[in-house]
Amino acid sequence: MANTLDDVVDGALRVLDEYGLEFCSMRRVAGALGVQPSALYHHVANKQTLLSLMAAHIVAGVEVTDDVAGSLLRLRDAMLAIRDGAEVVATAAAFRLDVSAFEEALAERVGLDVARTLLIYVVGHTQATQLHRQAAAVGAIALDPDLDASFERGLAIILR
Amino acid sequence: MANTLDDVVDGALRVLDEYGLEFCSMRRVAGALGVQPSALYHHVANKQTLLSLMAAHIVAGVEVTDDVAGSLLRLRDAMLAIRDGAEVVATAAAFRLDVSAFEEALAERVGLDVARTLLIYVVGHTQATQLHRQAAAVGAIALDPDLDASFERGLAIILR
DNA sequence: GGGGCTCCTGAACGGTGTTCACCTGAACGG
DNA sequence: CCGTTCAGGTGAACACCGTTCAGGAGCCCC
Repeated sequence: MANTLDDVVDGALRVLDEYGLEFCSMRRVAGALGVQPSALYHHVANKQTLLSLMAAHIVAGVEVTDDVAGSLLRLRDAMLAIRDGAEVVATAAAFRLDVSAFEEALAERVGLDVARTLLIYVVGHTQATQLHRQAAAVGAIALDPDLDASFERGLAIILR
Repeated sequence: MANTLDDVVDGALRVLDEYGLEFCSMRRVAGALGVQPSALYHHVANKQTLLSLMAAHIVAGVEVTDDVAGSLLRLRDAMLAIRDGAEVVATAAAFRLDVSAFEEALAERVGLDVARTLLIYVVGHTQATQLHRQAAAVGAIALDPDLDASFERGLAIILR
């Protein structure tokens, strides 16, 4: 019955995926766990911390292999797999901290400067992609079918 | 006496620079203009629109010349010149719209794919830089003196 | 002098993150 | 078996937030 920190993060990710970042409030997360909002503060110091943990959970499990481009495609997929995932990862000040393991592994293969440039690009492009797709889904704009290819061309430019 | 749209955007930018994005509320902007919060909605449909206008104002005036790297350094400086400027530019969905003039001018010189890659990188790196500097200013972390050089190395990697 | 327009007021609505004193129930050592 | 400890949760409150809405001034123009 008692919730653990993992339960809270999982619940928050479910709320995120269902309602989007804008409506991912502490109250809603608490509601999804059948608990009062104040109970969350037993597991987490504040909302920002929760968001960082969510970001870490999103990028966790993506492993860096010698296929650098492939690894970055998987990172992109992991962020696209959950609603507003890229924004959460980008926003979390943790961007620096959570992805640091990823950055390190990447740096071993391509050097630190290229690794950093790649990560900034991947997160930025994926965030723009997710935003664009959401706007298209609402009918605000026409869906650009070139997004995936565009991503890979940018990757190729940096890896050149 | 009567405020214009420009007054509102200017006031909002002053509040942003003084208090940061987190505390740049409609109520505070209204207060800075000596006006009720509801008065703002005469000039602007909602807060998101105001943020887009602020982003546009931040990047306006940065012109693209044949010195591509220099142009991007100026873009970076323009965002760094105001507190949380990079985040405002990055967040504004307008990123696509406001910077489109910049992107076009850039694309004429380096091609569309490189231009897009560059813009994502410049905004992303600058955002990380601004976040890092703010954390360092508060004493949360040690200031990395390599940020400016790191930016230029990343630029060189893409422009290679 | 009346109509229309711009700008603004003041109050309200339904949210938000966060804090606080207090309660519950299970685990554990004496 | 009792007392303590402690993680987890309650419920109310605080100080905000973005946004809406009916209405009221002041001005220009016909």
